[in-house]
Amino acid sequence: MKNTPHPADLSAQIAQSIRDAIVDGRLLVGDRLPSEAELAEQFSVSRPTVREALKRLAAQSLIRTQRGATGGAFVNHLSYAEAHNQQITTATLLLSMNAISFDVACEARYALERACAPLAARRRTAAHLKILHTEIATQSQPDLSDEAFCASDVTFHRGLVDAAGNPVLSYQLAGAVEAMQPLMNMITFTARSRVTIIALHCRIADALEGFDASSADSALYRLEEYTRDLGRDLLSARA
Amino acid sequence: MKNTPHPADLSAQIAQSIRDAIVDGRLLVGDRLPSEAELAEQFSVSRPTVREALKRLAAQSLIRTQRGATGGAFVNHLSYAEAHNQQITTATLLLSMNAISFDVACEARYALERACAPLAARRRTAAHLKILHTEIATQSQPDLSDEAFCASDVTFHRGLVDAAGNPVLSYQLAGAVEAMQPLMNMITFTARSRVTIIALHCRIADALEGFDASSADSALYRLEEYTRDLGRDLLSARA
DNA sequence: ACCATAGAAATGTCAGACATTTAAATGGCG
DNA sequence: CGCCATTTAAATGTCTGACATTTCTATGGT
Repeated sequence: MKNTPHPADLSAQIAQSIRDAIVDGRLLVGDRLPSEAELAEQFSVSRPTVREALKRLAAQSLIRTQRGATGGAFVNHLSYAEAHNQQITTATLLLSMNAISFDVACEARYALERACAPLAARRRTAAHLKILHTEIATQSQPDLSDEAFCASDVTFHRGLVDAAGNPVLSYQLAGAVEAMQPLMNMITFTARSRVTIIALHCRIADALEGFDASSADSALYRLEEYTRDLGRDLLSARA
Repeated sequence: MKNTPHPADLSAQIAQSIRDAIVDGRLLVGDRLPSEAELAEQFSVSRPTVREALKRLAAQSLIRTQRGATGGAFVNHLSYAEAHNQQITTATLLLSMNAISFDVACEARYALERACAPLAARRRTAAHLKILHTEIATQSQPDLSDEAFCASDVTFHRGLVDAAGNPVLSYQLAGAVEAMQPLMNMITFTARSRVTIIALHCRIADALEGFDASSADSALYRLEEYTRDLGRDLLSARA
């Protein structure tokens, strides 16, 4: 796919070589890599070069290192939490660097959320409902800052996603929702708009409580419309 | 969120410090970072330590480096393609390392795909339809290997996602779909199952051609059911 | 005015040393 | 014999200094 007219750095080559070994299973989770000195000899490079390669892999959570006698670099078990963090970092930067319009981001976010609404309506537990109601209560506090309101909003929607009971979906979506928070934070939430949003959150929570997928979907649709209206107002107010 | 009982490596701290500067806008796309020697002095560490930090950031595509007189480390413009690649790497490893059941992965994938089907039905262009029909033709070749069939399947579904005309959605979903390919590759596609899948692909393409969102959705639902049946057969055949 | 060449600045790489952490081997003592 | 403190070894973490390589810039000659 990508030519290497100027062959990449040695550390990048070595990192790729080890990455390949992990991806196609020659190195399994928990396996210990050779020591830095051994790797340096194997690849015929110096130890600092090997270290740079290892740091690259560590940055992707592919390996973890331990110091001490039985230490070394180990193939990491990539947890949902770690994958999730990487997803957020990448998605946040992608959004902030590519002049994504509020509309496009909003559309993507709610399309994804509506995708898991039917599952959530089927599988939600009492614990999930409790989270939603707690956040609704938080959002109803009149002296809440805009940032705190947004943060609670993220938690609410993450609760909705988690209610779908599919960790793969949660990982994908929570990243998308959280990455949008900086964009959402630009909005000033008036008292009136908060009331509208909270009312829709209530409709969503009620729909889930009643296992009513279509009602949850329509509430999400209304919330999407309303959020995009707020974004439009923000833009026109600036002009 | 995460305690640091043993403070992290210096290189990790420095990487985080620079990452923060990029994320909250103190460093903008295209900006040049100070030279390695200057960074070393600023952070009171040695050059190799700074270099390890920079390699971490490079591994996340946050920066790119150039050699030569006007060279240095520059804040990278994170393109969709780069973000997409990272997404695939992470998602693939996550799926391979966490014993994700075929059912869960399948459910997530089709939930996401169905999320963009309505958008695709509204916005698909002739170019999108052409991609879908091309892949259907490829899949109809009787002497196609299972791997090639899967690859064409991925391209087909990616075309479907792209037809939604939302780059954020494309980035999120294409990663999820491609990450599932290794799981799909375990399936042996009999001639009969191929016929069924291709028929459903045709229904999807026709639905998009006719701007018929609900028909596309039901076809996707059937395809999900069928795919999960194939996965179940695979498991039972092993027992 | 143009081209070749030398210089400067930056990253890329290497070698060797020392510091620190950690677990295991060792030894003494009850 | 068994338990605890100590030593030892192996590994990563960090530093210093040097040299190689790449690439732009400025200088100089024709």
